[in-house]
Amino acid sequence: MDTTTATRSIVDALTKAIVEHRLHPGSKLAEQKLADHFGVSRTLVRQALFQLVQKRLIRMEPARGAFVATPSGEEARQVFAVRRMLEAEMTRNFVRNATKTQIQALQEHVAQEKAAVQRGDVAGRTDLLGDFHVRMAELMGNPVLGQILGELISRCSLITLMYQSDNAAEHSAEDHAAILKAIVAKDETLAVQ
Amino acid sequence: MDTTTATRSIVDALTKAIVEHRLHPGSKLAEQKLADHFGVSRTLVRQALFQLVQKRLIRMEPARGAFVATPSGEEARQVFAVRRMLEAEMTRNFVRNATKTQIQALQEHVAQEKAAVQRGDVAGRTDLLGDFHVRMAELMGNPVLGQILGELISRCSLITLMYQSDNAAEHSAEDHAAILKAIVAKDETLAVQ
DNA sequence: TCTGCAAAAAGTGTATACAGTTTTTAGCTT
DNA sequence: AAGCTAAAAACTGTATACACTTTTTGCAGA
Repeated sequence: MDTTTATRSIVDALTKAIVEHRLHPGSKLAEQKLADHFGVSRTLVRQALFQLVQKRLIRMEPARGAFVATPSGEEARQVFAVRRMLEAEMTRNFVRNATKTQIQALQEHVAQEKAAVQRGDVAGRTDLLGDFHVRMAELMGNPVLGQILGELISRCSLITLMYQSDNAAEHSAEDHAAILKAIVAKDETLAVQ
Repeated sequence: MDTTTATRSIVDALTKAIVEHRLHPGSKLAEQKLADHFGVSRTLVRQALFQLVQKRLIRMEPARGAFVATPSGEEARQVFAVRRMLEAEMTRNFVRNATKTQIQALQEHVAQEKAAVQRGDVAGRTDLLGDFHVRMAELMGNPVLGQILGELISRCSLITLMYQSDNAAEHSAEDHAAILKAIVAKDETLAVQ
């Protein structure tokens, strides 16, 4: 297994654990424990941890170790603001240029969201809700945007579970449906809203 | 020196070298050579390289090593599109909410840009031009946005020097001046443009 | 019982060692 | 001289070793 893949899989596993809050904000990530858990040496765990620092999902304190991030309310506000900005501007562009096929693809996505919400599939629901805008980015032929949004979203997930109850999820699904209606109607300002 | 600082300084040095194209796209980054150059072990160099991969400034090929990134034209287009989107939406918000003091701070920045361009200070000019929007983000009370923009900009720098001649720099300074005029006039659409 | 302190344990930060892979080199054949 | 092959060198990927720091533990004294 090449390095990229090895550390990558650790990064992914930890990211997932944090986003799904199996690892709580503030909890310690001991290197040897993780190494044992993943069956590798501390070297690889360390590389993974550094990448997670860059993704702002954990923080490292000198000589004290790594901890799941605990973003401040202020930072939370900012991260959400950026996400909103990016999504707003993207939606604007999408409304202008979207083809029927692309709109249809999004409609299908929303349908999946609704299904997940209705059958109480929490994990799937969270994934799908986050993916809504990522999917939109890809449909616009801009996976780079999709990836950046994805990073923002995982950061948001961590924040959400710190500051918000999760009952907002059903609303999101409705919101996405509303956005789509506005897109179909070519109503730019409404969709952005 | 704590780890964060040690690898960080390597990351910063390499980032600077790449953005200022003292390291050309495609060139190999041998770990031992870098380790010798920075006077540390390969371990730390490696950590730095992984962070640069995440910043998309280099790529790593399994068992073959690290190379300065050579983004495709398609990717370049996408990165620029994201940057434009973010800056557009930010400018929109700025126009709406900017105070006089904030506008003044930006005007000062543009003045500095002009000075750098006129005295032929290439390095300073590049820094300042990139910082224009970062500064705006900070003035809006959103350093998170500033940081994300900063990352996008360093990525753009690498791309620019691959695909563009650098004579566009003088235009940028003029553009920023024009944006500011529009902001003063509260002309949202013009500023965004 | 609580506080303070010293020894021990655990943990981080960096360097080095080693196995496996790729690249280079040198020699041999045609 | 050009091309092929095998040995050597260089390099990457991972684990381990070791110094130093922080945390925990255990115990003596108040």
